[in-house]
Amino acid sequence: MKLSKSSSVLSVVSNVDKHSTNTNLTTLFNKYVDKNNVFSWNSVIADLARGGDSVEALCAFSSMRKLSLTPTRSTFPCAIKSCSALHDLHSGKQAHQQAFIFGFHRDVFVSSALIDMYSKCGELSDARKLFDEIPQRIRNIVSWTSMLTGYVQNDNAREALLLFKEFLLEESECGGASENSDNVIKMDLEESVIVGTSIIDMYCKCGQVDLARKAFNQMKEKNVRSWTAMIAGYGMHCRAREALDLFYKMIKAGVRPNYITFVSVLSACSHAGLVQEGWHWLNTMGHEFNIEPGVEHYGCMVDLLGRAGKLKEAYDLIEGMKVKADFVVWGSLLGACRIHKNVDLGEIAAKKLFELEPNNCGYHVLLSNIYANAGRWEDVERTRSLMKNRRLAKTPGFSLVELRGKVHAFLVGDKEHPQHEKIYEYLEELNVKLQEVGYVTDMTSVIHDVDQEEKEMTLRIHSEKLAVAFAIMNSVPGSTIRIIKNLRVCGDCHTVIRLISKVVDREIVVRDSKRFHYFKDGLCSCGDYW
DNA sequence: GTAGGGTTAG
Repeated sequence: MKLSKSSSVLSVVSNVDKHSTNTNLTTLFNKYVDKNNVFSWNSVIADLARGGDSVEALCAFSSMRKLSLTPTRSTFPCAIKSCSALHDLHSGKQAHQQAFIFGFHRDVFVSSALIDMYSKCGELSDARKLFDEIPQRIRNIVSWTSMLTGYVQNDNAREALLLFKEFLLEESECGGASENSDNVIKMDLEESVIVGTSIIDMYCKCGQVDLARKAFNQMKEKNVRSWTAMIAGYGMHCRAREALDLFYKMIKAGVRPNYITFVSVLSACSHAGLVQEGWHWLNTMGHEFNIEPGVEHYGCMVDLLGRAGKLKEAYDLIEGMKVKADFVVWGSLLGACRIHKNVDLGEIAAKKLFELEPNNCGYHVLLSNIYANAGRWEDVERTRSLMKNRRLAKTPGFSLVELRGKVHAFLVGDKEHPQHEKIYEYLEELNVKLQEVGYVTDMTSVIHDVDQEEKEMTLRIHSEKLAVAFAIMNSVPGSTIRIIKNLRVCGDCHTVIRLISKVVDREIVVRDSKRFHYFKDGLCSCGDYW
């Protein structure tokens, strides 16, 4: 029995007893023969939920209810957990209602499970309401973690950190810290692997890949996820050689790579243009490691071939795939068509993307850029009016830079920042210096058909340039500048920042939406390959 | 019986 994630399980299982052919369920029924015993049902539901058979777990829950057995408090956490796993809000609400009817909704296990369920279904305010309703004396580490994770998984890091501070405060008030006066938390081995892996990931995503490696080396116990996090970290920093070296080391150490490990390996290859290496792993992962390439692996391979300019090969790969191409696959091809200025394949990819993701404005912008680059202004206009008709707004680019513990944000063409006049003046100064070292404005990222001067103005105010100028003006000479940008850095900004690093003799690290660029002495770690 | 780490396109 396979259901799509969005379908509501509890409402479609009314005939489960007649139609269920599921072997797991049948086996479990045979194992727990007493159908009239609620504890038998609890065990069945728990076993299925723990084993990841969420649909079956909910079927069992539903069957049990139809026998008019009265659920106990332990019936609900597993049933609700299954709703979480399926992101099935409808069934989750039904389970919530029933827990309420039987008076178990105040149980801390039930409320923690409900917080998780509402969060996973994107209903954060409902989750928070439940969290706030848990009396302090019974609120435990799992309730806190469920709520924290809810914020994190819904991209609300700010709320997560605020809540974490609240947690620390409550801990110290309740004497949690006095028992651990050294603030030492005792972890078991499994917990330490989870924390270690998170630390690796955190350092990698903050641009400190060497600190990540240090943490990795210090971990006594590692598992496949720890290795994969480190491999992926090298990949996003364009250090493909180290990513692959670590991958070989991992195999040698007897750790079996999994599906995601291969995504990370192929992604590392694509950031460095290692076409041969990429083909090798795509072709051998199936028979050597028993992991058949899935849509994510093809996505990386299309990206790899596309960036390397092998657009036809990339397109042929998509056409020959056993799995259905998704938006990542077509998005990779479209991105490659922008880099290598291929209008025809770009149109094919865009057409697919408009079907798959009709509300994503990014693809319209990309296609429009491809047209602009080819001087096809009528097509540019057509694409832009299509966007307008569908009320799709271009995502505004912004950049963040941290200075003495405070984060400064810049929008495209920002005129809000208190120092914006000085910043623009300084950018003018820099521009003169850049032209002295041979810089010519790159126009390919401008989608409007306007005169030369206006084009240059449009480019000059991209948020990353503002952030870089601001950071240079306000930081100690020689210190490293770190920028975070929400979109990909454009070709012109990449060139400008590269040259700025030479002119002002600064290291500049830019993390764009997916990866890192290290600018130093007029060069970038990506070797201008991205 | 509840929670917690790694991946791909723009």
